[in-house]
Amino acid sequence: MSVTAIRGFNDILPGDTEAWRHIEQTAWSIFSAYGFSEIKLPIVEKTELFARSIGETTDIVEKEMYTFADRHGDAITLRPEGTAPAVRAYIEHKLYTAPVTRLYYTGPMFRYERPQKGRYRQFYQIGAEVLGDESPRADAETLSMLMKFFGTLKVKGATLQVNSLGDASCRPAYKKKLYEYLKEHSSGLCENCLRRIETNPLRALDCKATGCIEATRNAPSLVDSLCEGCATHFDKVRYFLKLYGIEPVINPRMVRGLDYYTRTTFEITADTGLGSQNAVAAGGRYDGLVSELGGPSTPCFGFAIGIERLSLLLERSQVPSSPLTVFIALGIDAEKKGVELISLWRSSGIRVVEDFSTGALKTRMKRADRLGAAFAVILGENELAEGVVTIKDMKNAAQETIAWDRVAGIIGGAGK
RNA sequence: GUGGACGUGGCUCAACGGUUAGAGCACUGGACUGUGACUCCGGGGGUUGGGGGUUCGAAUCCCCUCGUCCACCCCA
Repeated sequence: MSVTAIRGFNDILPGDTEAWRHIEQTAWSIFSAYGFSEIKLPIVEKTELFARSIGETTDIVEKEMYTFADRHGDAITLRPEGTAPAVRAYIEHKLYTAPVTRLYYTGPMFRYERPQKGRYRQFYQIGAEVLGDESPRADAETLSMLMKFFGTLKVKGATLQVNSLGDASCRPAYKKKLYEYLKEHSSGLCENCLRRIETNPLRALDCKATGCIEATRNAPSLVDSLCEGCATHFDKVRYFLKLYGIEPVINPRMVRGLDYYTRTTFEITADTGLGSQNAVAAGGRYDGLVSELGGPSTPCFGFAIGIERLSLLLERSQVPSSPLTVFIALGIDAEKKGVELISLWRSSGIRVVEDFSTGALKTRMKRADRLGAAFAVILGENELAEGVVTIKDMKNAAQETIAWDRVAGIIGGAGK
């Protein structure tokens, strides 16, 4: 066996890249209409950045990071998510001098997990962050932007689940309440959750083990334990979502896997046919992260979209594609003229390749067909003499003779 | 990280432990020297994922390993 790609690291091949491009372009045009600007971030960061922001006891930091020593012995990590680097850049470049900063980015993330369909070790996200806005309207508007994005891509069955995790003034108290409850009702808990009681009791709430679901059925509810500020914030987020015509599912048991979230958290699921890999976007508010990483106290809201999962949802028919034209020259004079004509057509936006082979026209037509040509353009001696070209529509076999300067118009017009 | 299913030409899949591992599609040459998709005839292409073992004999049974997929875990 020759050298292959590393497990969990995939090539995205032509045929799939069109859908990816469509997704990224759609995101770009919608996000930019909402005032977001793109930021390009490094793929590798100091390990410490992720350990401090995501949380030492999270699965990501405990067992999923690609961490190496570089040549100087410093611990560096392939980014497992985009928010921490974005926040790091925000602080490092003092972007907080602006009243609000809206950033988006796209690129690969890395997590050492067992690969499955829709879940890879290198996977791609589109992320967006609103930094410096505490208003619940920021949450709601950003969510509505996301829903609009999914709507534009015609994603079926996109549903929004939201929850509030509280903040520094109410979560610790709730955590304690839950901790005590779990201590008393620990009998049915799975092994994992028994450990979580100490490390991160909230996670027991969204454990899928039946014993844990039983045991936590009557556990104190997070939503009921929110402090005044968090409760109103959550109410307002829901109110404004309704204003945008969005009816979210309130899921008080949804707990995110990253420690920095406060108040609003959410997840958008769609019918991916992937079972547990049905989350195509998720995120929430992280009002404490910027200050924890050394910046000024800055309330933020952000999310990430999983491109692989999303691309599985797109029907091929709705991914725009531009038709390919294959040019066939018959004879050396036609070849010469072709050089000039093709360049002209390309300049007017026609996608054209020349078939450089020299066999029988039959064979070359067959090659054109296999190249996926929408049109074959033939320039032979006859055409050359008359200043025309023969255009064949490969779909319906219709064929006509067209003057050179009209070719781009005909093909370009038929393209859409 | 745990449990399971599966790896056979480029693709989809056949082949009871028993000749030279087959078929369809794809590829290629011809019928057909300016017209693809349809038809007909011919041709090439395999270390049966890799390694080891059992056996007179292994694609088939056993072990290891790599990979894909599924469930769990977790997440995008």
